[in-house]
Parts: sequence; C-alpha cells; structure tokens
Amino acid sequence: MGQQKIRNMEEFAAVSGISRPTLSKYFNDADSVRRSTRERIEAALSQYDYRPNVYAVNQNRRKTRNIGVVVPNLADPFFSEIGREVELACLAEGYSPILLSSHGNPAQERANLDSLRALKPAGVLLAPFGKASDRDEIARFCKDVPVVAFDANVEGVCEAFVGTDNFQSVDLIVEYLCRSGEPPCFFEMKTPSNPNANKRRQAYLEAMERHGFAPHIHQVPGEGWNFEEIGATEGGKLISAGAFETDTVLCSNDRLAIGMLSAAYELGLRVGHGKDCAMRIAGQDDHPFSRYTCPPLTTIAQDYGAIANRAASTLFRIIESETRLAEREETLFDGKLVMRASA
Amino acid sequence: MGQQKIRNMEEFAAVSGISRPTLSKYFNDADSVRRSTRERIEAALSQYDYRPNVYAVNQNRRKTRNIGVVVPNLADPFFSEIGREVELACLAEGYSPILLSSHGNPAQERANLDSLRALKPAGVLLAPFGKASDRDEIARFCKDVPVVAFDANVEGVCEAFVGTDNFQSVDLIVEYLCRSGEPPCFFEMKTPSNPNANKRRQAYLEAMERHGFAPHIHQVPGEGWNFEEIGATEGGKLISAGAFETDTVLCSNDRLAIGMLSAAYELGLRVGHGKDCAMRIAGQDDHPFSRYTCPPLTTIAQDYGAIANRAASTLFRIIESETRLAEREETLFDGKLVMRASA
DNA sequence: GAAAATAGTTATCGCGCGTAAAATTTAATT
DNA sequence: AATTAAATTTTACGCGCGATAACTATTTTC
Repeated sequence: MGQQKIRNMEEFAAVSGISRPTLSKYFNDADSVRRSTRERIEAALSQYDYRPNVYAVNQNRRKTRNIGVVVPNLADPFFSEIGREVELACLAEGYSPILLSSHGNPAQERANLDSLRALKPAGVLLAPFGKASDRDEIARFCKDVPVVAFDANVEGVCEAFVGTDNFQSVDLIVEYLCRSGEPPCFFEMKTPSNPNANKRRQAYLEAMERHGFAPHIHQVPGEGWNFEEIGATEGGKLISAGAFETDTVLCSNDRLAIGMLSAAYELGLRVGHGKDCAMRIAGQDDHPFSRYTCPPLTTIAQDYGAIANRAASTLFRIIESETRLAEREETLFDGKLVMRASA
Repeated sequence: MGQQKIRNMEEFAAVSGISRPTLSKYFNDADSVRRSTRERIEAALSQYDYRPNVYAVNQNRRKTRNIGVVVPNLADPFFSEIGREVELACLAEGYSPILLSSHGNPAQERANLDSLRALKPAGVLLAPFGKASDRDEIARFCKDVPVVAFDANVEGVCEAFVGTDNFQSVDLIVEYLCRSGEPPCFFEMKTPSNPNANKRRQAYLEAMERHGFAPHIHQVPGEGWNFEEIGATEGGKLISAGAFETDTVLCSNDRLAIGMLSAAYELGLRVGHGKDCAMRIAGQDDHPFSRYTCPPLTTIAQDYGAIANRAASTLFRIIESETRLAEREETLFDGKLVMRASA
C-alpha cells in the first residue's frame, strides 16, 4: 500500500496492467470479469488503494446506485430502528442508502423528496406521514423515481406498500385484554396524521363488536409529534376525570401510552393486571423504550425486520427489472403480542 | 413553469440569455453577479426549473459543499436531537449535511469515515465514541479533511472540540443532591467507551471531596449500547443487595438512570425526594424521555443547540479560511440543573 | 487442433460543469 | 464626454468516468 497516488482510472490501468474499460466493468460488477483478471485487479487494488470518483461515476452512469430512505422523524426510536434495518438491506445489495428525516414536518418531507431528486436515486423507500403528506407531490415524484412506501400507506400512490396488519394486531391485543380483564377503551389523538391510527381505530371497533363488547373511543386534541406530552397531559385529564368507562385503556401507539403511564404515576395510580392495580394500559408498536416504562408496557410488536426487508427487496426488484409493477402491491405483516406488566 | 425541459447549463444559458460562465458564477454564489443579471437569472429560473447537476458540479469544484455528520448512534434520541441541530446549522450556511450513524459500533465509525472520504466533504462534524474509536484512523482522516469533534473528545486529534463542561455540571448536581438530602453514590459502567463518563467520575470525586463527603463509586459490567438494560439489571442487583451507601444515586447518564428507575419500580421502591420515598436517582444529559419516566428524572441538561452551533460555526470558519487552526480549540458549555421528582 | 465463444484491448466520444484568459460590454467616477 | 473599474461574454480546455465499436487475445467445445 502507498506507493504513488493514483489520480484516476487511467493511471490505475497503467499500474495494474488492465485496460480501463475492463476496470470500469469490474467496478460496476466484480463478477463480470474473468476470475484471473479479477484477482489481478484486486491484487493491484490492495497495493495502490484506488477508488473510482463517485461523482464522475454517478454523472455518467444511466442510474446511480443510491437509494433514498425517508422517514418522518428520526428522533422517534421506532423510525431510527426501522431506518437502520432498511439501510442494512440496501447495503447488502450493494446500494448506497441516503437516510433523510422529515423531522415531524410534512413540508420537510417535500423538501427531502426535492433534495433526493437532485441525487437521481435509483429508488426511494418512503415512510410517509400519510394524510399530512403532500399526496400530489409524492405522486409526481413517483413518476420519476420508483418508490416503495412502508409503515404508513398513501392510498394509490407508490409502487407498493409494506406495513403491519393493523386489523390482525389490534384484534390480537383486544382479544387478550378482553379475556384477561375488562374490555379496553381506546385512546388516541383527535387528528392523527398517521393512517395507521385510523386503521387501528377501525380495527378496535370491529374487534370489540366481534367480542360482544361496547367500544369506547376517547380522542384528545394535540398537534405535532410530542406524543408523550399529549398522552401525559390529556390522558391524565381523562383519568382524573374518571372518563374511561372501563379500567383498561388501549392507546393508539406506545408513545401515547408512555405519556399516560407517566400521568397515572403522577396521580398515584398503580397500573397493571394485579388486584392492587387501579387500571391497565396497553400500547402498540413495541417502542424500544416500552420495556423500561413503569410498569413495562404491554403492547403489539411490529416486525421491523420483515417490513424493512420486504420493502427493500420489492424496490430492488423494480429497479433491476427496469419496469414498474403491473399492479400495486400491498404486503401486511402480522403483529405479535408482547405481554408485560402494564396490562 | 414547464415549457421544454432544460438538460444542462448550456441550454439554460440559451433560454435565459445569460452566458454559461456567468450562470456558473451565480450558482456558486448568487451575490457574485450584478443585481440586474441576478434578477434576470431568477426570472428565467422560475420559468424553466433548471438545477445544476450535483454530480457534475462536485466533480469539477475544488471543494464540495458537503459536510459529513457522524454520530455514534442515531437510535439514541440524544444523538438524533443533536444531529438535527447540526444539520440545521449546516443548511443555514448553504452546506449539505450528510448524516451517518455508527450504530453503536466503532467499526462502523471507521466505515463511515471511509464512505465520507469518497464524498470529498469540505469538512466533518464528528461525535466520536472516544476511547473505543480508532484514534489512528481518525487522525489519518483529519489530515485530509478538517474535522471538528463534538460531544466526546479524542485528545489531540481533530481541529477543535465542543462539548459540555462535565466538571461544572457534575458539581452542580452533586451540590444540589448534597444540599437537599444524602450525598450521592455514583453509578456507571465498568468500561465506558465514552470519555465523558471518565470525566464525570473524576468530577464526582472532586465535587464530593470539595463538599466534604466520602465518594462511593459503583461500576457494573456490561457491553454495548443497551444502557437501559444494564441500568435495570445491574442497578437492580445493587439496589436489592443494599449495596449503595446512601439513599441517593447519581447515574453516569440518563439512560442508565432510566433503567435503574425501572428496576426500582419492579422492586416496589418509591423513588423521589418525598419522605415516603426509599431512594433518589439522578441522571445526566436530559435525555428526551427523562421527562416521562416514573418519577420524572432529575438530571443535568446539556445545551444541545449551543454545542451544535459552535461546532458547526467553528468548522465553517476553518473551511472558509482554507487553513487549519493554529491551535486546537476546546469549548465547553455549562450544563443546567433540571429538577424533577426523582431526586 | 480448428472453430466458436468469451474476454480483453485500443480508440474515441460524450456527460455537465468549473475555470481561466482574452475580448467586450456596462456602470461608476471625475 | 472621457477615463476607469467592474461585470459579462467568448473561447477553450479539463475533470474522471461510462459506453460503444472494431479488433485481438484467450479460453472453451467437440
């Protein structure tokens, strides 16, 4: 290693004794050259430490190997985890992921798509806000770049959608809660931007009906992504007002539940399924912190890995086939019940 | 908007009536052209929607306007927050931040620096692991690219370091804890990779001495970044063994404290400063979730915004001066005491 | 061992832009 | 109106690589 500095592929061709077009082939796909020449190249590579100029490569290639990954909010550990899984899937296939967070702001989502446009990505994996997203802008973007949506659906747009089956998973936890105690009330924000919230409410209604109980939905005001705050403030109000019809509350997501647990604690209420407990609280998502709440949160776990990998592999299939999907695909994975002490 | 599609600057020059070199100047710095021509360009821009090809630009420019931002773990909301602040600072100055997480893995930190090298960034803002970082690799990288470290220091390398004054902030909380109850024991991991941990231990020792109390340090085994787990498991063991000499524990960081709070809850212990409380627990960092623990966590808040902005502005100064700093700069901001119910 | 298939070479072009020097225009100054 | 300075245009070249065509060398096939 070391010797003189190689400035470009031309020079590397000179020192390695391989012609430039062959080197170009090699760097595009190492297996496209004969085994013996590949070994010669790699031998030279370990001596001279040359790497093709990314910018020159991307300027000239028909398609870059960049994959845009857009999540609504990296400050939410749920999205940083799933974003991580998606990144890994991209790297495994030799693509370069570019992770962008919309920071809880739909305008930033537009801005992120706009930035990505300039990078001419081969494809994009998008976890959209949902209703708050600029549907037209996403649709326009999808015309230029193949996009697979995950976590949250935007009906009709994008090549495919991969997420969790809210009906299955809500039914799972409703069934558990009904079986193990009083049937749950449902707690959510009045104007959720995430489409999963609407599916979950609907699923709750259906599940309660199926099990023969009267549903009770409590919607609270609040904007933005500070869900714990909303869960604590508004959930606390409802608890102390005795507004919940039963002693069990199913929250639309874990972060609301974490806030409500905090409020219950402040009120001196013991949460859990013991006989000395005043109420039960359950969440949905299996947020990374839910294991460490007081008490630990009973919830529904989404299959992060499966969602990320399916979304990525679907996108790769589209990219490599160089054609769009004949029909929009929707894949839903089952949630798993995670029983902890809170319900 | 719309008309024909502009394929390159040549075509845009044709339709806008401005020569290509002048356009090039404009896109590099809008204020470098006469006001009247700038208006003509922007008028054309609003009609034809042209943007220079990023790859061609970066291939030919001496320096890109990319800034690498490397944090040790985006799954930790502390780093996603400070990463966000840093991103904003870059955008405000017209740089393009590229955010990379090392996912709690020092090998990934090397890989990230290596990826960045290919992108020829104008500078890098690095929150290193510290001792676990590959010091030599970072030093090599610093030779090629100006780097400002933040949050964690790597003695001697990088142009500058910006972080929190651990001695000031630990003294602040130790003083508070001593004044308001029993003096604190110190709880930390045995082999912390983060240099702040070592500073904090040292600062604890000094602060306790200054206030005339005997220090008690408890170090627990545990690897990796699952701090809550370690705090819960090992902290729980210490609590139930009655190992702490006083009823007050100062944790090396909030995530350990969150885990310990969870363990205390499991053990049926009431945490806080009320007379019915069995112990007090305090943390450090003001983690975004610390407000919602049970009870809410008393901690020391780092000034995220100040650290991020100072680190960024220092880097910009180096980049724009085109020279390295005569002397390595270290800037430490004060922490602020955040009093909540846990201590 | 000759023909066929595969892999590599040489040569040349194009991508979209930065940059520099010289020629020209425009604006500011006296 | 003449002088000067500043901004713009023209012209020309270079960046590092992808892509292709025509040709040559190497390997496979029977």
